[in-house]
Amino acid sequence: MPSAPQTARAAARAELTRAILDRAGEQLAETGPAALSVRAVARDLGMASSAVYRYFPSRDVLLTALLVEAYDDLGAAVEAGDGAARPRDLRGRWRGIAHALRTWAHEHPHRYALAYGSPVPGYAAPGDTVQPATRVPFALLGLVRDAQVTGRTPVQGLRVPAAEKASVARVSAFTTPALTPAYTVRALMAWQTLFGAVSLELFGHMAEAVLDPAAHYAQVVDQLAADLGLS
Amino acid sequence: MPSAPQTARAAARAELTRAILDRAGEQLAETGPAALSVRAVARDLGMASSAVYRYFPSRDVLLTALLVEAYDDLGAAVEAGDGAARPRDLRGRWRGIAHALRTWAHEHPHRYALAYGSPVPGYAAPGDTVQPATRVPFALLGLVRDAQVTGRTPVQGLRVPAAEKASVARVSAFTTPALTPAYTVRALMAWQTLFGAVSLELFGHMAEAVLDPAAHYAQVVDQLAADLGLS
DNA sequence: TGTACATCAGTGAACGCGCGTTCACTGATGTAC
DNA sequence: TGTACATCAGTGAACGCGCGTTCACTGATGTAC
Repeated sequence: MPSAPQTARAAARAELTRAILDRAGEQLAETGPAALSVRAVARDLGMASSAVYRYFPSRDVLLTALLVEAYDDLGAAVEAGDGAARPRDLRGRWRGIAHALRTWAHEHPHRYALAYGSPVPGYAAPGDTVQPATRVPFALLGLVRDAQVTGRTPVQGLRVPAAEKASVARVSAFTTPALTPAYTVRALMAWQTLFGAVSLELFGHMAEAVLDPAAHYAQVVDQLAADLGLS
Repeated sequence: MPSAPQTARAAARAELTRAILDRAGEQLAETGPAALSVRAVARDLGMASSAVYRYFPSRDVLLTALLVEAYDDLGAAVEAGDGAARPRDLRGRWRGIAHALRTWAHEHPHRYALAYGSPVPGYAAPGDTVQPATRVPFALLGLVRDAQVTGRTPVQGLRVPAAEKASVARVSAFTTPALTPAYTVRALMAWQTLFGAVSLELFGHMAEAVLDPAAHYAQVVDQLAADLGLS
């Protein structure tokens, strides 16, 4: 707790702000972001709907707060998964990251859908959401950089044409030292595969096909580790 | 045209059914599936909202029709992409499938979001949607089977433990002859990577990072072809 | 070919509901002297 | 320590809006004889 609220009023404000966010988060699970309702949140908290406007000036601001919180929460979980293995145990860190992502998504399916599902119509995420959204990709890039630094290489990396090198240059340059194009492409692919696997499972496209999604995900994660040259 | 409508009434009915579906599809693009409104569709077509109920008995049935149409439309596009290359040109067929998916998604972002984005809250897709939804995975599995039959193998395939073999057995057995576990896992991964790549791009998570999404996607597709042993 | 009847398409009013946001207000909490 | 004033939280009514669905109805289209 970096700064305790000085006054009773400030404490009450902090508490009610939390309660509104929590209740809105539950609403999300029941109705989806498009139907998130200020009035319903107020009703559930036993207050006048107009009172919520003392805390969030509009429905969109409330949605933004939920979105930022979701990105930060997932980012923290993934970073914790990364940090749970010894720094040199690259495959352990990769598994920690990948499984933290799936676990978090299953624990908070509505928050996951808010962040990574269809965009909410009529809502444009403001700049505040960009930074928290980068935590997951950054964890991944940090790991791949460590792999590269310790002399590993991606498996069976295709030649990367100049156009694609330029296209992903910004990603390559995010780490120090910069990633090779081949590693950048493999890292982006791994990122896409993880989110594809989690989204397809969570949104119900794998139920008919894969009987044990956890076992399957674990296999995918390990194969990706191999493709990234981590194992 | 397998069966021309016999009567003027039947012709009019077919025409208006189409008009409702088309207008509802445009609505989807403007407001998202959660806010799809029977009244708005009727208004745009210049008819009483109650008249729509002569064609679709409820909003959910209308949504289902849109969903089935989306799956079928995408399925047809992907099958066409598959068929555009010579049957033995496995990499060409793979590229055809993969790029048809991305192209279709970009041409119909709202239909893609309806099918592969967040589930619509309060709406459960009925059984009618299952069959059309299988067309894309089936095209992919058919291609991988052809690869296996002609003696190819996936690159750097990890050993597949018994639990995972059982988990994906239903997928493996979809083709004749059945796919090896290693090929089944690689096929599922390729499927997840494609949908992850398309979703992340379409839902705005790559804009900050990748400058030329088409070039990047092409590289991912080719790397997946290599991983599948197609090139 | 003509008539009687059945079917269907489309209307417009109504039911009952929920929404985001504003506004003037009351009463409690905090602050400066 | 006490008082005067400013700030803030919360209320309840209101505005203006849109929604899905039902129902009794009119008039056109189709069908059986």
